[in-house]
Parts: sequence; structure tokens; C-alpha cells
Amino acid sequence: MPPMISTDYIEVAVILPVNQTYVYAIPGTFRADACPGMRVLVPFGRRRVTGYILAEKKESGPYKTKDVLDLLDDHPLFPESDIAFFKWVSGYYIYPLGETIKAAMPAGLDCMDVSCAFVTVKGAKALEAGELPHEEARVLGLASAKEGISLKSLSRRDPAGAAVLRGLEKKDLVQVTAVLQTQTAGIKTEKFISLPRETPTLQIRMSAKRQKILAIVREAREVSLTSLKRHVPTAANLIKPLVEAGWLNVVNRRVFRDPLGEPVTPDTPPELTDEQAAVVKQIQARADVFSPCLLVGVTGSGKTEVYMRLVADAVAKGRGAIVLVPEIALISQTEGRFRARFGEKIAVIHSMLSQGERLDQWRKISLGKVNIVIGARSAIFAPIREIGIIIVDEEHDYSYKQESGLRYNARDLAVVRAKMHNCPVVLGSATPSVQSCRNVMLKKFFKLELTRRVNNQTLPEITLVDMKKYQGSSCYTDRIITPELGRAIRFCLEKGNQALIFLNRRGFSTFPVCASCGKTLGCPYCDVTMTLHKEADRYKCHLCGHLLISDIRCPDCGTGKIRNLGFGTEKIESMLKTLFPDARVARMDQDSTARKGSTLAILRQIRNRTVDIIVGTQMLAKGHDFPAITLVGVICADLSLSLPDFRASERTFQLLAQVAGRAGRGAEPGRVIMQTFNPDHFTIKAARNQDYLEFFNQETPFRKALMYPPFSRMIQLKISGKNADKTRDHARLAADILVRLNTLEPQAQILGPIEAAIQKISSRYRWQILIKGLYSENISRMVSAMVRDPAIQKVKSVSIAIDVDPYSLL
DNA sequence: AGCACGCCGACT
DNA sequence: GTCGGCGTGCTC
Repeated sequence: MPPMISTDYIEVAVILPVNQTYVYAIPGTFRADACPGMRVLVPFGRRRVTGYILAEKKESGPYKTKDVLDLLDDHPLFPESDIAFFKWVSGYYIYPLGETIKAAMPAGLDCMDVSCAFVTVKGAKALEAGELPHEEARVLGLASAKEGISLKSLSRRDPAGAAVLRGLEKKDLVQVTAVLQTQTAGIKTEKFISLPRETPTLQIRMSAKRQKILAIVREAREVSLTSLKRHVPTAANLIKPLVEAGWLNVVNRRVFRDPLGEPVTPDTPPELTDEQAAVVKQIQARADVFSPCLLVGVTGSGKTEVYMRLVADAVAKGRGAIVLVPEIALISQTEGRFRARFGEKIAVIHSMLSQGERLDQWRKISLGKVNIVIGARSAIFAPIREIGIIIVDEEHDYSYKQESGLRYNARDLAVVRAKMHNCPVVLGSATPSVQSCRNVMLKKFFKLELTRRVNNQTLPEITLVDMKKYQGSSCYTDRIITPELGRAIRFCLEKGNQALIFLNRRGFSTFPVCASCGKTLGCPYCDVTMTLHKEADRYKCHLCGHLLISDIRCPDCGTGKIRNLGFGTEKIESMLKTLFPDARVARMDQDSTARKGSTLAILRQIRNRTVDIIVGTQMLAKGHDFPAITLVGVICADLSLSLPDFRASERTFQLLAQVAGRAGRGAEPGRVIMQTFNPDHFTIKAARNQDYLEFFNQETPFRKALMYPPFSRMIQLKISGKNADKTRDHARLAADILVRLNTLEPQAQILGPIEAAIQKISSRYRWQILIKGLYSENISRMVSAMVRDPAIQKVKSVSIAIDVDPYSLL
């Protein structure tokens, strides 16, 4: 058991944007059960908020203290030793400590006072009488319809609502009180149906469908309602009377299955190849010291097996392990293999879990029941007491970077946490990031390599097709699906294999233009063009989700017809259907996977080979293993190459290398056709050669010349607000203060403020400032001082988001 | 963040 | 004269 609180006071980090901790008195009733890492409910000003106990305090300090109102946990959410890590994260990312800890914990755990308006008896009568003015009746209606409404959601629906409410309160028609809002993380259960022990005596009408259900249950002994519905869609209603009459039993049970629905069969460790064994040995030799290692291994070289040996080794020594994998659609193969090897000994944390499931996994770890965690980026915060190894698979993957709130990079934090635990950290990739390659050159990381594929598969052959030579073609299809790619698809289909066609842009037409005035059809709330989606029969804004009817007239000139230029996955899908009428074509992108379970359905189709051609965006490029895919076609390899972002090349290279890796994973060799307008660009060439060093060596001089990372450190400030002028002024003020603070040598560069590349998203105007310097401590100190400046803090209508080590500058 | 205190303009 | 706008400051 962890140490209890033995003093009168505790230090608490409240979940609010404040940059200090607070001291509270802890009543004797809680003291025996409280310890650091637990949540408390504390009075803060006039309301109640959640906070985390950080430490015990002997004295109250110069302030008068208030009492802790409630102890919210019976076990700590994190060990006391993690507090140093959270403090480091909070300082590095310039994010309030309490909110940092909140971001690190599973979601749905904090509670807070929320002001809610309730309709009084008098108010209800007045509403019924119907004599109130429109406005008042409307607001009162909102409050009564939902049995009270929080002031926040009221003002969201109706900006003038707050003022109206105040009038209502004065007339005693509503009452405003603080309500403690607790988010409850639910536990995901499923109904399981089985036969009762005793034969039912009650007779009921046995329709054919009911008999079918009984037959299925009888055969399977126990079946989940979900899978029963697959055979009998209306099963949910049909079984009710059967259950009531005692013909069936229903239990709600927590579910935890492989989302692909395939049971994980335990495996036995295979014999390591010489190369694998050498790598394992080298890392094991440094098992008790901080040793960051870059493991470069071509796809299929058996990195996962190396990871599993290292994890098993750490566990054998009584320490834990964290394995980070990229966030992908559904579940990663790596996770499946770890489950097969370690069974119930691992906890899993990823986006497919519900809040409740995530909390369960977290509990398992913090109670010490499991010692191995595998998961997406947030798993880096897993409450393992003594870590023996941290593994970051596909370390170059940008899903390790959180792009909202606490904008951390889990790969970087893995290194920091490993240092705190004196253990090795292994960053693995076939296409390592420029940053990590540079760290190898600087001898900060040591490099290990796996150069041979385990089962002697050959790497796919990659062909570049210059799209320029078809741009004059009278055949529209040839300009998009070139004859070379068309032939390759036909050949692939004839051999009975599957083809994957990749285009990182969804929708049907991506560039709607008015035929009469020439203006593009833009989103009224964002600074981007709308995208036509044929399936939804709407124009969609990909940034805010705004919809427009598809037969709209030009909003600018009011006349004319919109011409739909540009193409996305939807159009590719329809073109392929025309070109190959006998082939079964499926599409996988954000639109086709919006419905719950549809991702799984599409992946099953590919796995079961009930589709021949699959068109998709990057969600298809990562992590999946489809043995029957022998051809990968990249429609336009340079889509992301021209973005105004210093990492555009790196991202393009990695994405292309990644998607090329989907070909030829089975027995037959794979082939990749990459269509491009820039066949001579070094990024495209390096991707064709599958050579990360070639890319690194050519990219590095650019980064160095312009002093971009890894040759400098950057912080990007994203300033946004509803009012264009106020946002610009605030951005200028922030830049002025930064310039004033920029006194340390060597001086940092302060670039901006400039308007963001996308000037407006969801009606919020966006400006940015980029701070570039040689030392992260220096630029970080400047930014912390700037945001604490009273002149900055007092403006609340404009927000400044701080992005330390930004991944994308857009 | 959110809430109160406090200082200036348009209304009963 | 007041009601209410939101600028400023604080919360253990």
C-alpha cells in the first residue's frame, strides 16, 4: 500500500488553467485513506473543482486554508514517483500542471461545479400561461425541456440567452444554482444469450425466426446479441418474450474481444535470427541504464519479435514495460501479437476502447495487476511504477503528436520517461524520422539495424509514372488513372489478387468553381473550398463540417452552374468501377467509415477477399496486413509535397514508404505504381528506392540552411479568436512582448505574427507566431514569461495555444 | 476557467 | 438617480 497522508495539509494541483498549486487542510476522516495520486474535491473561490494530491504538507503556509470536501478515489491513479514526470511535462509544454495530469489520465474523471438554471414553479406556470415575450419563453422552454440547463450550453445556443436569463431570475421564474457535474465513465457491456438450465414450461408462439434464434443459441451455447443480429436482424425485439417466458437467459457482461472478431491464439517464441539475437543482446547489455536506441529495420525484418523479447526480459527482472504503437484504424497487428505472447498479462490503451474500458485498463496497471502496457500515444502516461523498457514502434509516425490541448509528442516523452527510470528506450522504424537520424549522428542515440527479412520475402518493386505526359490527353481517365496503372490493375485482377489504390484526399470533387464568375465555392466559416461528396449528395467543409446542398447556385453571382473540378477517393472509386465493371470495388476513408463498425466491415471484406480493388486515404496506409494485396497504386504521390511546411517532404516520404509497404505481404511478390508530377524530386526518388538515408542526406542541408529542426528548436503560437481585429492585435501584442523578452544570447528568431495558412476555421480567425532558437530552455522561458504577462492574460476573447516542437506549421 | 468587484454610459 | 456593460484580479 502506498504511504498515507500523515500531516494536516496537502498540496493540490487543481484542474484549472492556473500556474501554481494550492494547499488545503485534510480532515482526519480522509487522512487515513488519502495518498498522493488520488483526486480530491476542493473548494476553489466560490465553486468546487477536482484536484490531484501531489504531496503532504506539514504547514499551511501564509494563506488561510480550506478543508478538502471529498476524497474521490480509493486507490491512487498514479504513483507518487510520476509527479516529477508530470511537472517536467507541464514545464516543457507550458501547460498548467493540473490540466497536464488530467490530460495524462483516462478521460471522464473530473468533476466540477457548473451553474445551471432551473425553472421555478412560478416559471412553469408563466410558461404555460403563454403570456411571456418570445425571448423569455424560448429560454424558459430550453431550461424546462432539459430539466435545467447549464449557463454554458445556453450561451452556446443563444448568445443573448444569458442576459434574458438574468431577467428571468430576477422575476423568480428561474433559479440558478451550482450543480456538481460528474462525468461517469461507463463500462461497456454486451448482452449474451444462452439457454436456461431448466426447460421452460410456459408456451409461447414460436415463429420461424424465433425457432431460428433458439437453434443458433442451442448450437453456440452462448451468443452475443450483436452476433445474433447478424443472423436475425430483428433479434433484439424477438428475444424479449422468449426471455420473459423463460426460454432464454440474458446476461450483461463486460466484453473484451479482438475487434477483428478473431480469437488471439497463444504463440510460442520462435527462434531468433542471428541479426535479431544480436540486437536483443546489445540492448540487454544496457538494461539498467538510460540508453536510447534507434532500431532501423526493413518491413518484415522481425522488429516485433525483438520488442517482445526485450519486454519479456524486463518483466523477468520484475520491472514493467510500455510499448507505444501508432493510432490506426481499429487495432494494430503489433497489439495482436503481444496479446498472443503475453495474454492477460498486458493492459491495452487505444482509441477503440470506451471510457469505461480505458479506466479498467488503467486500474489494472495502477493496482499492479499487470506490468506491460501496449497502446497509442496516451499510454506513455501509464502508471507503471518501475519501468524496465519503453518501446516506440514506427517512431516516425505523426500520430504520436497530440494536436490539441496538451500538445505532447509521446515519442519524445518516451525518451524523457526512460531517462527518469534509468532504462532503455527503443525507437523502431523502417523509415526513421530526420530528428532521430540526427540524434544518431550526434551520438545521443545508438543505432541498431535489421537488414534482412525474416522469411526472405523480396521487397516490392516500385515504378514511377510521370503524370505530366498524360496531361494533354483527351481521355480524362488517363490523366488520373494512367494507362500504366490501369494495365497493372488489370494484370493484378487477372491473377486473382487484390489491388490497393491510394489517394490522400477524400470526396468526389475537391475544387468547385462557378462556371460564370469563376469564383470557388468556399465554406462560409472557414478559409477553404468545399468538397463535393456524391454519396452524401452535399458539399462538405472538411474543417468544420458545414454542409451545402449539391445543386447550389454560386453564392457570389447568384447565377451559373458550379463546375466540379479536382478529384478525391469517391471519384477514383467511381472511375475504377467504370474501368473494371467486373471487379468489386470498395472504399475506405473517413466518410465510408463514419458509421460505427463499418471500418471493421471493410477490413473484413479485404481480409476475406470479397473485394478486388480497395480505394482509400492514409487510414489504409498504416499498419494493416493484407496478404492478398499484390499491387499498390498511388494516384498522386506529390499531394502533400507542396504544402507550405518544412516537414512536407519528410511526411510525404514516410507516407509513400508506408503505403508501398502494403504490397506483397503474402507469398507473392508485390508491385507499386507511384504516379507523380515530380519524378525527379529527391523525396519521390528516395521513396522509390525505399532508402531513408538517401532522403535524410538530401533533406538535411535544407533544414540546416534555414535553421529548421533538428538544427533548431521551435515553439509555435496559435492565436485565434472570433473577432478579426482583436485577434490580430493580440497576436501583435504577444510578438512585441516576445521581442522585448528576447535578450538571452544566442538570440531567438521571432517570426510573425502572420496570418495562418488557413486564415479562418469555424469562424475563428487564426494568426501564428513562430519562435526559433538554438536552445529549448531559452525559447521556452520567453514564451512562459509572455503568457504570464498581465497584458496577455487579461484578454480573454482571444486564445493563445502553445505548440512546443510543432509537427505541422499549417 | 469563472466569478466578484469596480468603474463608466443609456435608461426607468 | 440606477441598471448593466465588461476590464481587472483572485482563487489555498
